[in-house]
Amino acid sequence: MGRKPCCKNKFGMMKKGSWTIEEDRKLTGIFLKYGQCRWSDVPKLAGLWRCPKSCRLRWINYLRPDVKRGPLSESEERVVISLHSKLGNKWSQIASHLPGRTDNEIKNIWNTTLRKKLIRKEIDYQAQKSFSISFCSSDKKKDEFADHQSEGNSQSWVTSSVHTNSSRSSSGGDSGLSHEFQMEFPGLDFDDHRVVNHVLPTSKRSDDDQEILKSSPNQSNSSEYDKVDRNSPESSQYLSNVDIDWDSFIDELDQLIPKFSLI
DNA sequence: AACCGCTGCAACCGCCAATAG
DNA sequence: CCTATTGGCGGTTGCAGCGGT
Repeated sequence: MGRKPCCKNKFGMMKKGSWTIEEDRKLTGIFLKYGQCRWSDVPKLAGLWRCPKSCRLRWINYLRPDVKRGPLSESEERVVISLHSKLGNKWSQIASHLPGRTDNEIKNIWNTTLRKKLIRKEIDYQAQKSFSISFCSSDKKKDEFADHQSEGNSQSWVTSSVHTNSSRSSSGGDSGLSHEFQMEFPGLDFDDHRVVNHVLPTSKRSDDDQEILKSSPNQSNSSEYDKVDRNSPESSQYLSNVDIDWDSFIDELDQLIPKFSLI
């Protein structure tokens, strides 16, 4: 489509474009008759003027009996997002975790629906981040913190806040954040080392963060985040404090400031 | 009704690794 | 070991359908 053809036979061009019902029937017939065979033989056996790659793609992405069609379920979306964060654009590997889904389908869904959803969430997050920073300086925050403290979840709330402000890949290091939070929350010990060592995963540390760790020789150089066995039940609470759940966080802030509305 | 822009998706392309000869 | 072939993967394109004006 719009590019030079990749396949020719001795008579000239192979057929391109959308597959017809008749072509689908011929291709399916080959698999019913012979089972899996060499893709290079398929067009000839099926009597199709298509290149082997085209046949393979049509079979894998559309005709294969176990192909699941339709939109992704919520759980499937979560799996895709989670795996993409770990694997990147390894669509075939991601698809292998979703029975009936193809790499092409996952790729399409990611490039259309999911990426937009995440961009929207990022916008939400940036708005939240700006709000959070200005919020730090208000007296009202101290009151809200006191409420959280009395409910016994102040550490979690502050850790979330620190992590929010520490997710700064685009804005560079800011070792003043711990100071800012310590000033705001005098009841908690949040020096730079603790912020870096206990909150930031190793992969998110900047050079400045590494220097902070070096300056505290008695401390391990690996993050508590990285030490957690994520499969253990005990880890879920810890990780929930570190891997911020945006929906919960936004809900939390919505409760704090009812007038604050998200984009 | 006609046009236009947007979206979703099927299909193509080039590249690369594995395998065969 | 070298070369050709094959299969698989990820990026990209173009079309069809839909909604808004």
